Amino acid sequence: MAVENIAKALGDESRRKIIELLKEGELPATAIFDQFEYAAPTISRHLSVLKDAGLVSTRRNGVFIYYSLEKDALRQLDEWLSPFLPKAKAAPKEKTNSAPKIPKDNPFDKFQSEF
Amino acid sequence: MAVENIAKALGDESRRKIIELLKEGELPATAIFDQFEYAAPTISRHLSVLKDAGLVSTRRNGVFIYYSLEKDALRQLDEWLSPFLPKAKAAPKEKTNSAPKIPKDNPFDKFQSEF
DNA sequence: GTAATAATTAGCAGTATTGTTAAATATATA
DNA sequence: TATATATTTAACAATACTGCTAATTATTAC
Repeated sequence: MAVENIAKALGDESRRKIIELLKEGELPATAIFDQFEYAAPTISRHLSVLKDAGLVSTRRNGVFIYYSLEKDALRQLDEWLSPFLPKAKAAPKEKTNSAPKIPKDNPFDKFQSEF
Repeated sequence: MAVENIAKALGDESRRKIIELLKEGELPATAIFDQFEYAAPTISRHLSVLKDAGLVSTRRNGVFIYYSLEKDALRQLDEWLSPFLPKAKAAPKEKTNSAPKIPKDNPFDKFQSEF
């Protein structure tokens, strides 16, 4: 699934809470419903958004439908993020005032101000 | 800023593209506008969403307003993700009210099916 | 002062999202 | 078959989002 859909799905508090509930393992929809004040159909639709984004999968066991986390989707988002993040968190941000570095052939060079 | 706002801000293709444009360094708004087919005010509002989410910051230099990436915001999202991902290079961030720790006498245990 | 450029804000329309309740579907069991 | 439970789908209202154009603000140069 696209990173966009994954990020968008995570941009809702209820859906992030669902993801956290599923961290320890699969749960039937009912158990998830019970953790919210919202009506069941509301959460059901949140679950379907998560499923469409590839963040959860389902299996039926009798009358229950178990939801579980698809960590690969979270990993995809993490992989989109990682190129932006310095290797280790070893170097704490040092409030740099230095000019941002731009590659030599950067088409935006002309915009780099001189201070 | 909240992880929710960060995720929500990244859940839009134009905004993710802006983030990628800023990866190499700061850019004035005009340079960003030029990379899109959308009208400048549209992109301007996207920039303000990113700024509200803490993903970018600005500085004025003359008539230009330079936007730059705030990697700390991306790192916050990354830290929310890390505990879900196996090879956790996770920060030992143990911030209390984040993920609902499910205790050993897990109230959901009864939902764990036997296969 | 006026003019030019950079950027944001205001107001509006179309669409998407999120919540609701009621109805429908699927399964298990008496 | 009928009934009960689990879950989703349908239909709807309220709100949020995204795009546009036009107007406004900020800065620089003349």
